[in-house]
Amino acid sequence: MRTRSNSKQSSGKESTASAIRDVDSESLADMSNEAVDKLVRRVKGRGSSGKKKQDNRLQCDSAATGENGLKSNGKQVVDARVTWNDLDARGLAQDPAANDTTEVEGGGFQTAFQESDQEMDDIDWEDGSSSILGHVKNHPGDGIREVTIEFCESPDSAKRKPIRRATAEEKGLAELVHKVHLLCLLARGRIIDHACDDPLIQASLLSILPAHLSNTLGDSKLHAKALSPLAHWFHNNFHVVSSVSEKRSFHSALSCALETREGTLEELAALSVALFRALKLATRFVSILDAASIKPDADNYESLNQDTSKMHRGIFNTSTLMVDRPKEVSIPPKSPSCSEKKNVAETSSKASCKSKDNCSRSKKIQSNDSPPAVELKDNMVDAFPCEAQNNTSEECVTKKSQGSKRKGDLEFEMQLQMAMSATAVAIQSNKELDVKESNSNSSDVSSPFKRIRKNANEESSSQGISTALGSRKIGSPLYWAEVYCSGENLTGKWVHVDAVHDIVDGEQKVEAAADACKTSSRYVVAFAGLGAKDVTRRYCMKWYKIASQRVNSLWWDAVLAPLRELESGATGGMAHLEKPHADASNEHENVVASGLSDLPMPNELPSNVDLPKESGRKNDVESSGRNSFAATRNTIEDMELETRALTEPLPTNQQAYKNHSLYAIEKWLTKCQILHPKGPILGFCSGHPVYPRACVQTLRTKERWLREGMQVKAKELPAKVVKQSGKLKKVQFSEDDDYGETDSGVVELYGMWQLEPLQLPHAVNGIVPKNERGQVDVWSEKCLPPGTVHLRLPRVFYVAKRLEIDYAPAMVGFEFRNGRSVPVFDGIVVCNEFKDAILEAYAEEEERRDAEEKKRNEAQAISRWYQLLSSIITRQRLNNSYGNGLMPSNVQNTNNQPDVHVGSAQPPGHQKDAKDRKLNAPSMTLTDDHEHVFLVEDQSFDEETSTRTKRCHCGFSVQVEEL
DNA sequence: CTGATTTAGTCTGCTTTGCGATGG
DNA sequence: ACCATCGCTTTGCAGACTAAATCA
Repeated sequence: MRTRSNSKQSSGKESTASAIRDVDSESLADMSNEAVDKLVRRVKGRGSSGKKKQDNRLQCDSAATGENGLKSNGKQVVDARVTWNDLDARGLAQDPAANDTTEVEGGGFQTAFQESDQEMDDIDWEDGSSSILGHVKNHPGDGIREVTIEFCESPDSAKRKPIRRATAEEKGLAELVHKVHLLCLLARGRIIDHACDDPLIQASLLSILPAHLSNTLGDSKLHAKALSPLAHWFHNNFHVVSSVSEKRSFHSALSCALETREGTLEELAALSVALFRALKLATRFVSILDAASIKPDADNYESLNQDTSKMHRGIFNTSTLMVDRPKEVSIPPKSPSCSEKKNVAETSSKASCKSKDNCSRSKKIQSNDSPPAVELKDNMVDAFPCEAQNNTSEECVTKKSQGSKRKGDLEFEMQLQMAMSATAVAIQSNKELDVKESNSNSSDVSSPFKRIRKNANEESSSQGISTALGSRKIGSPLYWAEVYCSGENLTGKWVHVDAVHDIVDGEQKVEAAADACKTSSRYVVAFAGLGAKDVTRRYCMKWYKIASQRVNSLWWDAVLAPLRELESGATGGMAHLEKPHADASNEHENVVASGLSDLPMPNELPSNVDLPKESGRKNDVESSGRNSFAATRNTIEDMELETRALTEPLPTNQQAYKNHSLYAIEKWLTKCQILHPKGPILGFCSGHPVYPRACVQTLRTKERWLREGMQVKAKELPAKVVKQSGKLKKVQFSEDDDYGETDSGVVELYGMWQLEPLQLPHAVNGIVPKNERGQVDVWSEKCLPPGTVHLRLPRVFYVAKRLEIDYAPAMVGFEFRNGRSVPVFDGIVVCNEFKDAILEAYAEEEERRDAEEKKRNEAQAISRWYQLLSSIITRQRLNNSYGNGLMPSNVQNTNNQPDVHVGSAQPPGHQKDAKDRKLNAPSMTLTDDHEHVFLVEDQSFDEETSTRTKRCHCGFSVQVEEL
């Protein structure tokens, strides 16, 4: 690329652009325009991601520093560019579009793979500089007429240009998508939870569980420690594999996973839940609902931009990272993958490369990101060759034997998958159901170019999470179990058990691990008994970080409300009180118990399978006595979560206090907010005292409070005085000019504590108290003077006027019309005592009005009929007198002879038949000369519809509606 | 690298009580 | 001459909010 630029520059100097223009000026101009347009479009299309802007800046920088001897002279740089176009125009590169494609292919598929970052920048510069190209003019220098393109915009403005923010519509859409996604994930969670209750699966799990493990749980008080051996056993016996492409129900997938002892993270987590439930432990299936972002840009734009614009040049140098690992990816390129990633993933990647000595080791680290437990358990990996390679590619690394595709096929597959993942992001709203799986398998939609952050948390880094090198959300904890341990915490508590990763009671680690994998733990939901409960508080310590990413809590609570009931019923709640009804919430427990006890046990089952039978019975016995206990279990958990909500640690950064639900810093209050009372101080953040959010009061003007039906107490001084907006100031200044007062530019604000209920003057002697404009401002019912009533009826003022009752127009608000706000009136305000009289009179008046209107309408209708028929008659007369031979035959036929029905002056109703006949049955008159005669005795009259049917002896009939 | 601050762009909510021309 | 009706150009701006850029 660089050499091309150089040669272009030199050859450009030699070439005489004038000659080109002379020969082919049209095409050159066209081509230039086209090329510039195309590039501008491309740049515009790049969207607004930070990465992009960085690129653009780099481009500008490289232009400024002037690589290739173009010494920081914009013009020279541009010259090079233009002469290239000249060359192109001469056919060295057929057309501007061809430039693009050459660049893309060369840079993307081969060059980018081998060349350095610098050269990549070079390519970018070639692209980007055009985006800020302006008009074309002659270059004054060199005595050669060259085409020169100058910057008509400053680099700054060009840099800012791509910033585009989401519109309200996009935000709304994103929120909808988010909600739908959440619902789908909830549904998915319920499906999994239900599958975990399957008695066959539970029995099978028990059958393979060593006897000594099931016996360890005999204690009445269960401790978290007791679960460790189980988790350990599970971890050692079940292996995570990449997604199974087969489409099948989750239940059958679970069976399959059980049979093969390997499955997706989701399936294995479900199996662990089933195992615990089989052991009669109160167990929930817990999942992070990693829904699409509620903000429009977070996922969409980023992924879209990066996927679409970077795809062409970035696929192959990172494909091993990004794609859902076909089996033999990692076989040949060991060192290349290492060096390659150094380029791509920059420093952090380098660090991890360095830290690992042998290549196979580093390969393992890079090609995927193992969850913490996996790294911890490296030793065990050796012991169990195929296990603990939890993540997809890791698994694949070990399974080199599978298949052997040609490199081309492989690349094609990768490309296909990239395209599909990009598409999946683009139409996020359509992929809800698949998301969870894709997350669990490998959510590889994010760009590998994304700078990788180092682990935020030393805990996770010490455990060796490889921080989702080049991609995110891989290895993130998404599913686990919660087992209720009665022996914990005096009162008992739900204990986090991630058997897949062999972690017990690691609730504090979840957030860090998820963070490290760029998964937000916005929604952590526990499923049981087809119900669900939001337990995010247990796993999320920094609520303020996720609060804005969560959906409106009212909506979320409403969605979860029925599910919570089911859940609390299943994990031991009030629902047990109605046990005889066997409602849906505890039905599954019965199913489990009965299913297990009815299950014909194979002979080879270990002795421990007797346990469920017993405990099944015990469970039934217990359940009646468990009610009170179970109810408190839920309330205790609720209290625990609530306590966490109220005792969130103080954030360390100031901005977190801006919208924090618990704490506030005076600095971040808005103009209309104040601290009252100003205390207690809960702590300090960078020197600023932190107050409870409850101390923040909203201030309003007197007038504003009036609308709320409140008035400021006497002798209250404004709590805060702020400057008034310019527009108002002008108005007031003009009014106050004479006085020269200085206090006109301020607004006095009062707080809630300075108010009392509005006390308006009472209505006396049937007189409505009015304001200075002779009206009553009815912002709400509270604004009505005592003893008055608001009648919102149209034209009611007329009645009041007629009855000579005192009233005031009710102004209910303002609306903007013709550029100014005009008051909106709706009804009147009258004293209570006149209400009935007015309503009665109004009803009468309206009745009379309706009758009048009806009468008027009828009269109008008759008059219009008369006019119409008169005009027809006139027309006919004219035709008879002057229209012979000029009229179409069909009209002639009917009109030639004096028509007894129409021609004679008759009342409108009787004349209509002729018209109707003409309008309704033109074909009759068209075809023959027969003149219909409607005899009176052949007529019939329908009273209901007022329709008269007239019949001619020829069989023709016509219906006439009579008025 | 992180957090604070600045900058810039978008959205939302507040504002708040005609008037001249024309035709009947 | 008077009165009722019609149509007019249409907010426009401040501040909140958000995200990127920049600074420390």
